[in-house]
Amino acid sequence: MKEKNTGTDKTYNPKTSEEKWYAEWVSSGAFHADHLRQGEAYSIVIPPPNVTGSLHMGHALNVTLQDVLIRYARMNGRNTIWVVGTDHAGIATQNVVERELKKEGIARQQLGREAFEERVWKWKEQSGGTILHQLKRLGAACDWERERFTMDEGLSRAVKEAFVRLYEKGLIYKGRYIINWCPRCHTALSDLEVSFEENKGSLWHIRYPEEAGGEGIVVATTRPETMLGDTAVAVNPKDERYAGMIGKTLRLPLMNRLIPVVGDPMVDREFGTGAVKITPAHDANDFEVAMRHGLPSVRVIDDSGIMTLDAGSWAGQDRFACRESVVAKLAEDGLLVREEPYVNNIGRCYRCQTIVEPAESMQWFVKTKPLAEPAIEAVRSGQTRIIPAQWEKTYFEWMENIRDWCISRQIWWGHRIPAYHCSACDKTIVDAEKPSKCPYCGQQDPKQEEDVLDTWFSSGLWPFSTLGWPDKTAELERYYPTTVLVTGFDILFFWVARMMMMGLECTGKVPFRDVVLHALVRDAKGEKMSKTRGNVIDPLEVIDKFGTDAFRFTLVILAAQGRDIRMSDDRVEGYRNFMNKLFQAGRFVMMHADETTARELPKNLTVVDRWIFSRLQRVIDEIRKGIEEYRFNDAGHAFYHFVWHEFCDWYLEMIKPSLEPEVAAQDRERQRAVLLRAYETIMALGHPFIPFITEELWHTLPGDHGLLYDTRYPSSDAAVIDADVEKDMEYLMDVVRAVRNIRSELNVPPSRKVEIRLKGQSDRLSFLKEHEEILRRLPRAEQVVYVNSDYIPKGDATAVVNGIEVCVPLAGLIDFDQEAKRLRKEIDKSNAELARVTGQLRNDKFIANAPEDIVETLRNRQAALEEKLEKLGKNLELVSGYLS
RNA sequence: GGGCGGAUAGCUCAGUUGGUAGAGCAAUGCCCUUACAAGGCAUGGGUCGCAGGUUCAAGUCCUGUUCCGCCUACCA
Repeated sequence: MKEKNTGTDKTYNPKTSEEKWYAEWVSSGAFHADHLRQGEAYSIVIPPPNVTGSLHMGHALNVTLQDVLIRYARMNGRNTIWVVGTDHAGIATQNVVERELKKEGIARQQLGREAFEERVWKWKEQSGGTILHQLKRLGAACDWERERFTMDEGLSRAVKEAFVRLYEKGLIYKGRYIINWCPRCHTALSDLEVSFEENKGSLWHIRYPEEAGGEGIVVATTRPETMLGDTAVAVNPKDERYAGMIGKTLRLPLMNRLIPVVGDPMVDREFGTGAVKITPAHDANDFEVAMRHGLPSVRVIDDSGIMTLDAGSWAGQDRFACRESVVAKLAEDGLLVREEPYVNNIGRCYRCQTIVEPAESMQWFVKTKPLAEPAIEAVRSGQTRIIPAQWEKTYFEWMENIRDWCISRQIWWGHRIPAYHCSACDKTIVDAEKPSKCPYCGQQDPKQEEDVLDTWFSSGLWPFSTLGWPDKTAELERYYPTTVLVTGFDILFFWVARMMMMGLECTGKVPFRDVVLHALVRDAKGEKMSKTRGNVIDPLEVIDKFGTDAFRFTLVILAAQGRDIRMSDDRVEGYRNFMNKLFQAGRFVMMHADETTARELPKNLTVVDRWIFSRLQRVIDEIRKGIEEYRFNDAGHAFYHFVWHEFCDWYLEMIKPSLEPEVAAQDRERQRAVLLRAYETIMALGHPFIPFITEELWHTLPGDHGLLYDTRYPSSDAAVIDADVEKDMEYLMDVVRAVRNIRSELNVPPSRKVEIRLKGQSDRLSFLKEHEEILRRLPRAEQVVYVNSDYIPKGDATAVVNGIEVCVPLAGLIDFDQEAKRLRKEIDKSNAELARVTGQLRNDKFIANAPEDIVETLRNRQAALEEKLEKLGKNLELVSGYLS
């Protein structure tokens, strides 16, 4: 069924295996969740990308991390489900389609609501959801048979149900308040949907004369145009400057209206002039003041940002033109006291960047306080963990100061609010099903609310609506609460917080056990990627260039908790090289292992084998721990280092002698089996990170393999860990390194074989003797000889490892000057360390307070250094003899 | 205004109970040694932002401080 790699390719080619294996995974049904399958449930719902979206770096990181978790869980025998789908993204999508229409010269109003909605659906069918196909390029093990859309039938039902339930509990209400209005999108926005930025504007001081003819009061404002709608001036009742003014009447300039001075503690005496103009219809604070004092409200800016008829002669002007004009007129009238530069924050619509206008308006709200309480408690009690934990504080902060959530939007694309108005009795009927007549007065055909719900209302239900809620489905029973939610910290409030509230309210359970928040992916310079900056790196291009696995591994390695990621081609290239390394190691394995190679691990392992397996156990633990604690970079690094710098650099080199034809067949076969087994384990270990190449190589290996996706993840066996063997091997490697160092530093040509003379106590030499072949092969030595204690390494280059002297005779070749330099460097290094160690050991307080094992280690270190220095010193003397 | 994060090798960053500072890339030297030049071997490089404190011992804990970045907020 599968094409086997013939071993002729010199490098790994990702393209062919990626397509092949994704198709294979899907068609085998491996990604499809079955609630009847055994194993503890492990569930993830994907943060649904917007239907309008296309894959960007943020998705790539997000999806990769989830895929690592899902594959890992699956390989550990869990019953996994990864729910996938898209979000209808109300305003964003509507804007996209409106822009399209505009190209045809049509405004949505001309089209009418129904036709427009149809148009959006058509657009969604055609170009929406391409992002989901792009996820496949990443290898995402999503359950495509359960793909959902926030506006599909089931989820729409969930939305209506949730709305009705909340309404009936009094948690949803309708009322006139100040909301954020986008004059471009023509809709209300929630507080979160407004992003603030610093703006260098002015603070204008304007005199409001007293009606009676006095000086009046000077107010300060950043938005003079709103004065046309002023209905009062407020001062702090404790402010002595205005002690006599409260209750007096002022004449509102330009409008010639009479307005009162009121006293309100909200006013900060320190700011500006200590007097605030009150515009109840266009400022949230002023609105509250007006409520407290029973002041009227005058809307002077309309839904499009144009001055209303109530703005007098400014009616019809744009709000910003009006500002200039008002200021000019005030100056002309001598009422502009002064204008000072002032930096304040202005809010912009997060979808279209238009400056938002606070406006009094009739809207629907969710009463959030009662919902926030359990959501806070759930995190406080640990039912849901937020990782990294530092985000919990931010979460609490926001939840504790939460304000009611404006959920109605005056757009057409979205879930229409399931509320109906009876024109006869003026009552509101909230019902999931459209009532045929008013239940209060019997009037026929009540009219449905025009507004739709905030997109985040439906996404707030995502973890359970996708599993069938409000029905009690088997999936909901099996997979909810979900195990982990992986998302960017930027939507902690927008989405995570809302899911917590809605989940607890609707299901009585938290929506997820763990919330893993990852950071942003930036460009190589650390700048946020954006179309306007032109620094966007397209994940698909990276994949085309380097392969999915290299790309995924880069993301994993860079995904240190909570830290932003800087992405660049150079990075990916480095890990592409790692993929090739894995591939090359595979070729090596395939050169030696074949169908006849034993499937089981042989019993009588060599020390070298025991070493690599001992190390392997530790690495398995490290990787497992890393993934389980969401420390993906730790896991990735552990894998990388082990594969490249232990398995490839040392192990493969060390076993080469035992794979050669002259080795006894039995031993050779044994070695092949061990090699194959170790490599198989590596493939399995790497699979969650780099699924394609591992699956490919897995099937290239001799023997019948099922999908690696469905194979058990390696577990460590403590009994296989052998600290003594690890220590011995470290020693052996140190000797090899010492000889290599001599060769390199003294410029011994690689072609030239050397002799190694070892001098030292026999018990320290015995291990080296047992592995003489390695000692010969790796540093390219002709022979190893063991010399007596009276041997004088005249004309040798020397090093000291573990108390034995490693001598390399270089008759005629040695540069004594160079060798003396080399020895001195080593002596200096050891001396420096010895000084540190001795200093510490001379400290009585250290001896008295430090734990015994620490002191012991240091003493051993001291002894070893002294021994080493003594020998190095003698050898240096010897070399110096030749110099003088 | 409040909160959070960062400051460690030339660059980008790890460093989880305090116990001799690590990686990748870059750099330097030598090598086409039959798995791999997308490679191998070896080497150089850091007073861990600054100032105090706790401790036998601090990159790691505490206090203060400077410079960046982000989030949040009803000073008009």
